[in-house]
Amino acid sequence: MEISDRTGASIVQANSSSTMRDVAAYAGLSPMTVSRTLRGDPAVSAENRQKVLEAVSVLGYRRNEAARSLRSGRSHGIVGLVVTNLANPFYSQLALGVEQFAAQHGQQVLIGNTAENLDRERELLEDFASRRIDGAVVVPASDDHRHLRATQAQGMPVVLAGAPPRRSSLDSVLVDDFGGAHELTNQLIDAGHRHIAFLGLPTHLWTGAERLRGFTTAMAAAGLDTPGAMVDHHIPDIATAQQVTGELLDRKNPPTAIVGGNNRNTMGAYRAIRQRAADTALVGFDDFEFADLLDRSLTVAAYDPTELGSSAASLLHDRVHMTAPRRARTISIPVQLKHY
Amino acid sequence: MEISDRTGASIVQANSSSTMRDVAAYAGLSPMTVSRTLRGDPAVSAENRQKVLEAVSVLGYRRNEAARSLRSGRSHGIVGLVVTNLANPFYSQLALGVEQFAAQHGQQVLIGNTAENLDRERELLEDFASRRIDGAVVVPASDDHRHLRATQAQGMPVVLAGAPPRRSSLDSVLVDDFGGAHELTNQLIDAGHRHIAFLGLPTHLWTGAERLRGFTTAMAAAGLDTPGAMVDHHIPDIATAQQVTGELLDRKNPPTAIVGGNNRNTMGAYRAIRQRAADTALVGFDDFEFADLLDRSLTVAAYDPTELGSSAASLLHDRVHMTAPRRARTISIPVQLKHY
DNA sequence: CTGTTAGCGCCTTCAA
DNA sequence: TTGAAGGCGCTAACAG
Repeated sequence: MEISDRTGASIVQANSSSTMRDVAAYAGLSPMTVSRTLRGDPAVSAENRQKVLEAVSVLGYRRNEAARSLRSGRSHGIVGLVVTNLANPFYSQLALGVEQFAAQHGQQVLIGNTAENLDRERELLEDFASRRIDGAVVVPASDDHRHLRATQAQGMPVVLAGAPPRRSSLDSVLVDDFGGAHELTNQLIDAGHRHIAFLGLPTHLWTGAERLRGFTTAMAAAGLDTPGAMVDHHIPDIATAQQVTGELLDRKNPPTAIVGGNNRNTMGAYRAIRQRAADTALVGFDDFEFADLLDRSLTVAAYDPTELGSSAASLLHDRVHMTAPRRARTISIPVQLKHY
Repeated sequence: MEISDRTGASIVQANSSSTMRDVAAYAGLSPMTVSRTLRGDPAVSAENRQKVLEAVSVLGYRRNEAARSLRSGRSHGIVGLVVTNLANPFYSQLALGVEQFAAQHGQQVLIGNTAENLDRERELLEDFASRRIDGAVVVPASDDHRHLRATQAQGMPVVLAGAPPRRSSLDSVLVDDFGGAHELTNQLIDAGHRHIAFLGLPTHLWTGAERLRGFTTAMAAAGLDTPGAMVDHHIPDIATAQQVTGELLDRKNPPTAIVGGNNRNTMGAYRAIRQRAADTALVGFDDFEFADLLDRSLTVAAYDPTELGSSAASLLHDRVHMTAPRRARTISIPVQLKHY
């Protein structure tokens, strides 16, 4: 009686809100046989399997993942991704890497943007945890990782992307920021430059600190000075980079070469150099589209953000499926110079 | 007895796998009071509310969303987003728009990338539906929308972004591709150009067809010809656009101006023009970063992809929360010319 | 204001 | 190979 009500008697309409009971009733079998068939359990006769599949097809039935994961305890294939700025091509490529890995493993990606706001980051992780997702890849908004550590301790693994763990032992994927900046600087030194300026990033973030260290280390190794007047690391945007470079170039003793700490700073420097028709040499961290269209040569330290994402997803996958406790791992993404 | 087992007696350890029963036991109350407190139901005494909140805090308890949505039938704030290429800044900005709207409404975003593969698009929608999410914003990979219509018919609303519905009545957000191309072309005509080439997109996609129509309509209105030799719409990438433009410019009677159908085509055209040091005028659809750094003036038809995303999310939100059936709606995103 | 009962859709366990 | 019973964590509906 009830069953015929639920299936709507002969009214066969595709509807995603039908249940296994409906499918079972339509096929004249028990819900368990439907469940087994849909899980690919071999302990179902070919005949019944056929009946089930047809009923599923006719009714447009889709198994309810919420109920599934509730009963089985496990999450069913959702990984979280928290980035600081999705509109930045760097992070969207990283997101693509995570998505590609996830897709290959039958997982979906739940994405959140923090706009570098730590509270929002905490909020997102809280929410992710309440959805019992498998784990999350996080590009941290700050070097405060306490909530990330806590989240992992409560059973939801966290992998850091682009920053090393602080006071915690989380898996992480890092870029060789030091090596890249070191190589960029060495190229200028090898070309004979002695008076080199550096347009850096805020050094309270690991990336900024490492790139600065790469620069100063290379300079020191060549016996060159890095006076404070030639190093800046409070540059928020392209316009500021342009202005700072302008001031450098307008000095009595301007630098003959400039290292951009990221592509925004490099672009700002390029504008200032071009504006003055100076022949200052320019190199910079991060590749960018159309770098080859500029009207002078440029060397950039490039790496693949998509690889960063897929590596992070891979570490996360390993940790989610590990059987025994495992120590934190770190993967380093190589950086190579590209000459335009 | 069982309860004291579950709470681990006096062993109070933060653990996201604790349940309302555990919280209730710790607070000496019933699970219902915990549930009511956590939902913000006013029918809880201040005293008990306090007890509950403290127990939650001590136990590190987090409500299980899967169980919640299973019981209440409704999904709890997940919207899907399907794009064709997340690495394209255009779509990542669109994604940001969706994310921002979702965040303001307490929702999360489940993202999927199709790489313009229709099967993958179908697969993603199947999966989304089985997770009973609220609905999805889709940038369609083709003009086959049957599965999208079916998905909406089965109770999961779909909003199209960047393409109008085909043989279906879905909500959609469109860009004024016709108007933008029309204006771009008119600017060249007003500047005295009579021999204008168009580097278009595949016309089986709505955007490609509309931009071509904008071009030909403007030309026709000025009494100008648009011979097939001056119109191309099989250009897959920048290199091809460069080659095609090169062939145009090397003719006996080359165009004096070119309209790029998107930023890739515009960039390819720019390279060919620059290579030949030609003074061909250039305009194009889509803004792009560093367009101002090119060594000649350029006009682009620009619009805000983030707005496209947030508008789509808004339409979806309305449809998810509508009470009575509502006709399909379309929002048009304005396009404006920017001169570099 | 608080608690009891029942069941969302599925899957684990056990019995046939 | 199949089915019946029971419960995952939560909350609607109904008592008190």
